[in-house]
Amino acid sequence: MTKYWLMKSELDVYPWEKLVEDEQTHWDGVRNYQARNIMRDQMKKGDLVLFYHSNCKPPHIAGIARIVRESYPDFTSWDVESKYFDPKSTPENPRWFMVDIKPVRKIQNIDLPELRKNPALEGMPLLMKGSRLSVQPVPEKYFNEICKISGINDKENL
DNA sequence: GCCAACGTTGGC
DNA sequence: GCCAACGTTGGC
Repeated sequence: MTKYWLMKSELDVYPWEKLVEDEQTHWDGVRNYQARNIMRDQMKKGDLVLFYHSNCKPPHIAGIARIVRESYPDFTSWDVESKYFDPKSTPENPRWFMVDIKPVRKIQNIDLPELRKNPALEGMPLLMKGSRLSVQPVPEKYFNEICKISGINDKENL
């Protein structure tokens, strides 16, 4: 059963275009327990991901990606050279996890104000007040609406 | 740059 | 286990 997710990336840190260039990437640096638990416990190979650009004007959904590798320890957490270093995480007892994703399809950017204006998206976690999670679920009805906006008729064939 | 809304830390 | 202080996220 395919599930749907949204992952935020700061535009000037890791944009969609870089993901396309890399062809695949590991989603390192998540240091929030709720987001970690989602990656570690819930994300499955084949799940689809809305790739969201934050910290830009306006923030927007930029493309669709796919989970291609399920959770494994985030090795940057025990790399003292990494800005994501966490002394409490070790290879023997990893505290943080990540998944691998691949770009699937570029969609025309959907700006945050557009998302907010769309009545069909009311209740989408991204749009809830105080929502800060960088990795979050997207209930299917909202994912379907994003597909509709993007002219994707058959999401099974993405 | 501001600040609301969280999360985390650490003293008690 | 409470909660004040501090840190971070991320829209505006």
